[in-house]
Amino acid sequence: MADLRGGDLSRLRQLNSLTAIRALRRAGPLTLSALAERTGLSRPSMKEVTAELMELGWVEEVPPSPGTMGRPARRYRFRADSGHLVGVDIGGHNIRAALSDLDGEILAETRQPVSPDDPLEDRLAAIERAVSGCLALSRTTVDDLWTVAVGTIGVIDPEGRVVYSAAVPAWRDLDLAAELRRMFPCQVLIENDSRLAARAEHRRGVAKGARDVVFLHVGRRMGAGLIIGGKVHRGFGAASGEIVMLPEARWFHAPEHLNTCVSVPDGTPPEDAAGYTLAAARNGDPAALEAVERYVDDLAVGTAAMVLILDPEMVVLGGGFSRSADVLLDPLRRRLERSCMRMPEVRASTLGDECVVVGAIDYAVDHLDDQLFTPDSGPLPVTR
Amino acid sequence: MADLRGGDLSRLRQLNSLTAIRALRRAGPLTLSALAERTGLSRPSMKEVTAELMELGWVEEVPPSPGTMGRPARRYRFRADSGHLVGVDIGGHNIRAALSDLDGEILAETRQPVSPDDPLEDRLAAIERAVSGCLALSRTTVDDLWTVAVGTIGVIDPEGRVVYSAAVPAWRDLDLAAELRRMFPCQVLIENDSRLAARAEHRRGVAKGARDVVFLHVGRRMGAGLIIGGKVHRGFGAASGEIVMLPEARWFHAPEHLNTCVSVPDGTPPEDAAGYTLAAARNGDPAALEAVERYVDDLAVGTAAMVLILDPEMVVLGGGFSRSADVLLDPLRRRLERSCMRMPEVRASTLGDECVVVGAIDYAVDHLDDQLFTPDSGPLPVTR
DNA sequence: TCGACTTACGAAGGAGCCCTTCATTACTAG
DNA sequence: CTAGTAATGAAGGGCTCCTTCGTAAGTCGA
Repeated sequence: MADLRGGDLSRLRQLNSLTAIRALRRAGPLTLSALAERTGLSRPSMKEVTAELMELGWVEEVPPSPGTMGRPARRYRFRADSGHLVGVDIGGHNIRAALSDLDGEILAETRQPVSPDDPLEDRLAAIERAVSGCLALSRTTVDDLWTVAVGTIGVIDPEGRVVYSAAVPAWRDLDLAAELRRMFPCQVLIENDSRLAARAEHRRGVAKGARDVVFLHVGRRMGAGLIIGGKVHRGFGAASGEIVMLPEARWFHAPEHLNTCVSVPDGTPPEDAAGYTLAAARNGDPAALEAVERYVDDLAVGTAAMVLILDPEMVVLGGGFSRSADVLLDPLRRRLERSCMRMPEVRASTLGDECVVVGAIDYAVDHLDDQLFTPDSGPLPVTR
Repeated sequence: MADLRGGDLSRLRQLNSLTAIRALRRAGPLTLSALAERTGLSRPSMKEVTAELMELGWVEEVPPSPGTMGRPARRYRFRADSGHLVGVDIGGHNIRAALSDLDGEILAETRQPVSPDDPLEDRLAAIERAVSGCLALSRTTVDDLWTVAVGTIGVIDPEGRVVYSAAVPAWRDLDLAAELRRMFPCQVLIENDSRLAARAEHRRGVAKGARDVVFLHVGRRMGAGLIIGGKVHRGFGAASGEIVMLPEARWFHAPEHLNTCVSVPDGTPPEDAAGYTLAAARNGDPAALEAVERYVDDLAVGTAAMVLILDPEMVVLGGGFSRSADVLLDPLRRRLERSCMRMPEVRASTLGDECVVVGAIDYAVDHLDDQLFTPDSGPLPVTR
């Protein structure tokens, strides 16, 4: 709770530097006066702060904006291009990668199809291909990368080792962090994909600004990500959100209702069955509608558990099936209304399939922020 | 997430004052040097801070401790006696009250038996009697009270209105905060009892210092309190922890296994039946042991849901039945080991029946801290 | 009882950070 | 070209913190 460390003058300056960087990251190029006003500091102080940040390479000057009254003010911006971040979504059937600048602005994206049964080497090679594709698209090199953040299904321990993965056999017990560190000469972060998706939805999606959010990551596999107190909740062993493991919560087998619907034509590849059922339900197919009902019945049990336990502001339906949110949302709301103490908002994800990659980028950005913004290590690191 | 306000010199001083108060509250009387060391400030600076705090009445000098080498250092302490706090536990069958100083040190306690069927006026009168009993015991008056914090079963909305109460019929839809404010001319706080118990266990009980804790409030009624990120989690509508409302979690009817055990002699008052069963189980009575098994089976389902969702560091078994933790803990651990991804520590409450009152006191202390320690309102208020 | 030792006190001087103020500079509008 | 506007840069002052040093008030041992 309490750190008992008092403040120093230099800490004050640090704090103000960080505040300035934040303001610049948030609002693009700013003049000294604008910065001063936003941060509440005086202009001369702001000037010193800015000079220091320029010295350190975090901030650079841009040409003044023309056409204004009076003497043109110098403008400064955060050097988002002094490095790059990569986010990777390692799914069962696809590996997606995205490259962004230090502000999280996405500059390139790629996708590599894989199969759940691929041997380990093939998967790792696909990751490398996906990332180098991004690098090529944006004409950067691997040396420009500051951070690679990876999201994957399964439970990842705090050190980046895969503890459990039902979906990808080759994944189990893999020291994924070590493999990736071998691949990329920069910081590597690993996180559960549902938590990344929740993060993305909270930073730039439908749950922006909400304090407590339950994110349902529904697709061929089920998962959940929690935002509590405005922060992603990982849990003590990084295993939060695994309600799917509890039989009574009825999540594990829930997708089968969609897969085994009689409306699905014979010969449909198994990975497309659920999508077919959902589409059929949208068109009013009675058997499909009934399958969706049964699916939502199950989905609602685990969801109600989370809602009753956490009393969140909002429940976000995301993941592969959220494309069919129009079919799922209303039944889900009806079920939840029956069991919940206080009904939360129930909304569909706005990021869709991208949510995990985007969340990985956001994770990298946040991690960078943490490094910048809690510099117990002393002054800001020099970049250039 | 980010407040974009830069720091001022005065803010630095404020921060240091607050740090000093914290250190004093935590570690009792301290000398200037000790304070300086703890806070990282220099002694001269600490001296100025202390002088200011004495001026404002927050801190006072105590006689130096004798028998030390060198010149005796002046010692200072937080003036915990400049006001008093009251905690109240409104249960179905008992109303407990405790009075403490501003540090949360308990000075007096009282108890008033009530019945769940008592009319509203009787209950409110009992509350008043319990509190004035404390005041009399500690020779204080109601004017000395800074805060009254109340814990009660049921769901309380953020404004202090009782939304739902299965246990106490007269409680429903009551504006409890308003009633209590009429009774006590000071700040009144209302909170769910399970959350208060969790708070107590986290501040001074078995879960001290843990970051994420699931507190099981088991007794004739079931409840849960969550500590997430070192803070009590209330939820958006102050309705967190209500897993008991979910039939699939099997909490609601769980205590019946203990009440209906065949070993309980006829004529045992219903409120003592569970206690009898637990005692019999401790003595090896087979029917009682079986009832306990069934009880724990149910208890474990809801608990596993919370553990899987949150991945806490620790599960604390508290509430009335925690007196029989020796009978319950091992079976509970065995059940949880089967269903949990990562097994948390499972421990018994150390505060027992007192946990809610104590938690109420702690809530009042924390609330005071918040007022002191986030003084956006400006300088510290003067006391005296 | 007295000196040596230990530890805290209090005052002085200095550095860092922020603020306000004001003359100066650069650009636009007419 | 002049008036008006708005940013710039430098000077001066206040607050908070730090280090340093001589002084004060105890304990310990002879």
